[in-house]
Amino acid sequence: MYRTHTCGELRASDAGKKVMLAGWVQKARKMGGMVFIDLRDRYGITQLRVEESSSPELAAAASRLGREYVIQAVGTVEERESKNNRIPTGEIEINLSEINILNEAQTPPFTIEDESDGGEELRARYRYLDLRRNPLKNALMLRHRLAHEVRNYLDGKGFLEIETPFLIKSTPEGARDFVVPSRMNQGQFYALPQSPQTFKQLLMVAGYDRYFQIVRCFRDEDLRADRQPEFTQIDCEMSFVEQEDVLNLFEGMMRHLFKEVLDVDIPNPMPRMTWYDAMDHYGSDKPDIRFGMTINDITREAHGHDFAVFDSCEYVGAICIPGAAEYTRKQLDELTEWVKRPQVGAKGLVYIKYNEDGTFKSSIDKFFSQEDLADIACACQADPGDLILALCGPKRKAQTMLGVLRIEMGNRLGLRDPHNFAPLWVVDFPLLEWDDETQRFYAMHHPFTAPKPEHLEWFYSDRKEDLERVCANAYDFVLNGTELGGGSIRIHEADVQRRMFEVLGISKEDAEVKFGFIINAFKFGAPPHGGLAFGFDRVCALFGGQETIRDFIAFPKNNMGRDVMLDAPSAIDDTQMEELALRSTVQNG
RNA sequence: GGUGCGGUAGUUCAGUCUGGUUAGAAUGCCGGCCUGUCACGCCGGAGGUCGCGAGUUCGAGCCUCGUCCGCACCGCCA
Repeated sequence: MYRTHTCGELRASDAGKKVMLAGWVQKARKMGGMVFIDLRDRYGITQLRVEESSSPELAAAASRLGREYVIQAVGTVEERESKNNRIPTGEIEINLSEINILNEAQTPPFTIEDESDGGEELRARYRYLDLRRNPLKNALMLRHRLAHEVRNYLDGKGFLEIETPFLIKSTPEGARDFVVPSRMNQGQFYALPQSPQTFKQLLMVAGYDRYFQIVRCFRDEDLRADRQPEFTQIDCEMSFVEQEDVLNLFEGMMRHLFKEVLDVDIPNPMPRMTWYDAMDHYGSDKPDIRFGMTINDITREAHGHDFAVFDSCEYVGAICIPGAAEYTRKQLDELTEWVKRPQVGAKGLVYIKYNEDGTFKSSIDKFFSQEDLADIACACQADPGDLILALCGPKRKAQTMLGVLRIEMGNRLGLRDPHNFAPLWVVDFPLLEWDDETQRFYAMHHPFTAPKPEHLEWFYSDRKEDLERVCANAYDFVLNGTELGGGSIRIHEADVQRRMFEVLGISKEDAEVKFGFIINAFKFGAPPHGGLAFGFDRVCALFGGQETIRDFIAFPKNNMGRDVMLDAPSAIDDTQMEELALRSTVQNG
């Protein structure tokens, strides 16, 4: 037996007990005739004490211990002379009678502490050491807890967790596939799933009317702080449901997670917003509704004042920054430069200060009278003391830029508290998205998303304007400006699916090759169905108050998609290449 | 594919704009002292291919070009 207790559980009431602990040496403090050792395991830290006067050999052994040595400690629990109220075990210590070194350790390349001195790359290379630190341990514990509560909730609602394959067929639409060469079928490749989308729909055909899976998905695209090439989805699908049923059930799941894991109550019912409202008022399809400063359409007020910049634009929009009328010229210039950065892409920024005395001062005073400016202020519901920031352009582009500016101002004004949670559903997405470059429509969600029944007439129309205004029974779950999940009601009728492929410019033959298996399956009695998927890593990160998902994944990839601990990906040897019928392309140049 | 920032003791960084004797700090590490520490304290010590390669120069951590690596972002992510 290695231990009778963990390093996190002993209290004053345990005083007098003879105990055995095992763990890692966090730190040894040598005080001459006395040595204190902080012993750490997953559960906490317990202080060990050795006195030279009572046991010289033990004190000598203790002073030889290095950081991160793995030891077994035997001794008696005693109440401390001077307590430490910063740790739960701070009222006791172990008076040692025996130390056994189970394993020595090299000095770690960075400190194993909450605020480590190690840089990101170094910690990634020694991920197993980084994972000893509390912030990472807590992140993984939070992840476990969330996964557990997801299963609890969905099991309670009659869902079955069913696994789907990882070695599947490559489908060209959407993200790039990771591909796996087949040895037994030379020259052919599996693809790793971007999501189990088609399989869960096949499960619906098979009659498993409530399915879920916490499942790894793979996309061969560039990484971001919130994007990894392999990531985890909470993937769900239901039969005999309408959008309302799906929204209610998963709203319930999120409410359950917030309550059980964070003890946070979220609004019931959760707010909903159409995609069009989100774009018009927040300039984003994932609005952060923790704060106001919404976008106002001031095109009518702005046009017709001989200000060519505004007059030449389809749309003029503005956001109102409460109490910011005192911004200096320097601050406004800096903001203007900020929106002109390529990442935002605005050509310029117009400001209107609504002074406390009711007068206006703006960068467009030459063209707009005080009354004209008052009209704009009115359209923005501005109060004296506010600052109005306006820009113009093509409608959606200008709105998007204002949305980016809004988020930036929210950050600067400290309105985006990560521990304040404002979830909402964004609904009524357009079904299709026109791409100017390729001159064709793309499915905004995926080609199995159903048009709203009341829009079927437009869906079968040949006019571009009609097709553009077809809405889908599609929905996103948005939290604090992050898309955490999304889904839709699917097409289950053959002719609607046929029309979808037609609209997307996918020929009957192509559809047969790419999606034949699902089209066939749907001929054998597909129930009406729909579902959604949550980005589990992002759920974890947001619940943990972080923006980057990396710390919520035990072994993540770096910016280049590399595992710097394993040094993967890497070359494979010639034998493997031959078996897989993969010839090196670098022979003889 | 693109943009920005960064790479200097084990580690985190300063030094680079304005080239000039022996490249500093903190922390960690090693040794010594210390019986109530818990960010212990005090004294001493070791520790450097300034990412790599070329160039400019009497002289390069510092300037130029190239290259590799890291992070953030844009494109991309149905």
